[in-house]
Amino acid sequence: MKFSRTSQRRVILSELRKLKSHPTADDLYTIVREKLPQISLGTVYRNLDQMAAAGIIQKLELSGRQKRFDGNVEKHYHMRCPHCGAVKDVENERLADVENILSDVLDELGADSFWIEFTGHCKDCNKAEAGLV
Amino acid sequence: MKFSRTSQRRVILSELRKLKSHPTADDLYTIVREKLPQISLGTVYRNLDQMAAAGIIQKLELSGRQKRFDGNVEKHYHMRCPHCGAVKDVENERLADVENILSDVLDELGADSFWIEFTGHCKDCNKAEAGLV
DNA sequence: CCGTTTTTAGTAATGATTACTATTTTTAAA
DNA sequence: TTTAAAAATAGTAATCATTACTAAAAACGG
Ligand SMILES: [Mn+2]
Ligand SMILES: [Mn+2]
Ligand SMILES: [Zn+2]
Ligand SMILES: [Zn+2]
Repeated sequence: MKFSRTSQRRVILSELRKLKSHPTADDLYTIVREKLPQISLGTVYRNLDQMAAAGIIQKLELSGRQKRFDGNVEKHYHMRCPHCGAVKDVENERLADVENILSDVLDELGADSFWIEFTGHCKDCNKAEAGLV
Repeated sequence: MKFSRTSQRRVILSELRKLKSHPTADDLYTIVREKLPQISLGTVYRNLDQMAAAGIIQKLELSGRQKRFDGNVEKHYHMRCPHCGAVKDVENERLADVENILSDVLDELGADSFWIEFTGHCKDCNKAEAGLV
């Protein structure tokens, strides 16, 4: 019930916070093993889930097969590339208006929360499709 | 490449169209087996995927473990109950405004599409939590 | 009909995640 | 510091949803 301070949890969190790539659990497993070669995949999953439940990190349940994790717990949005699967942060002033409207919609519906996600080709995949790479 | 007319496909589609519950593939498998006891789960998955690819039905890649299917191909939104997992259609006039803004946001981001989903307790689970059931 | 294409049932395989368990580590109190 | 309880771990097994494979059957188009 209470968090212990373990090297596993510390390294998982610090590696996640270094990344802007929204890694999956096994992406992190690969990265963390360079510091802690003995760590098990189950430990990575367990710690990520615990930290997400505690609000220390975010678990992104985007469409697609694997869940992704985000060290940035502020409310923000993501775009997934349908070609390579990359997930990028999205910024746009108008999203504040969307949030305001949806906040009213939540009240009217008696709903608790909303989720928005975008799909679109990332820079690299755009270049590739244009034959530039 | 071309669709053959099979009883399996016909029954899957007609049963899906009767439902407003956004069933999973195995929900439909259970239902369809009453008409076609020999059908296999793989056939249900394959036909649902094919029909979704052809735009005859919708595949909902909501967060959560299983994919769900919708006989209604019009653009509309859904709310998932975090307690029982039920998925219901959502209607609200203000969503048109959200769509308009997001359509501009798509252009500005160079994105292709957006997805919105809501979370909120359904009627039954609200009653249950209020101790009325 | 008849050769070709598509689909099927049944089963095996896959991939992501979760569960189990004996052992180790951490914690907090004595 | 010692120590008993609580939490976490590595390693492994199990689960769940989905996809892949395959030989046989059905649908198609002429
Ligand atoms: Mn992010
Ligand atoms: Mn619907
Ligand atoms: Zn890409
Ligand atoms: Zn409910």
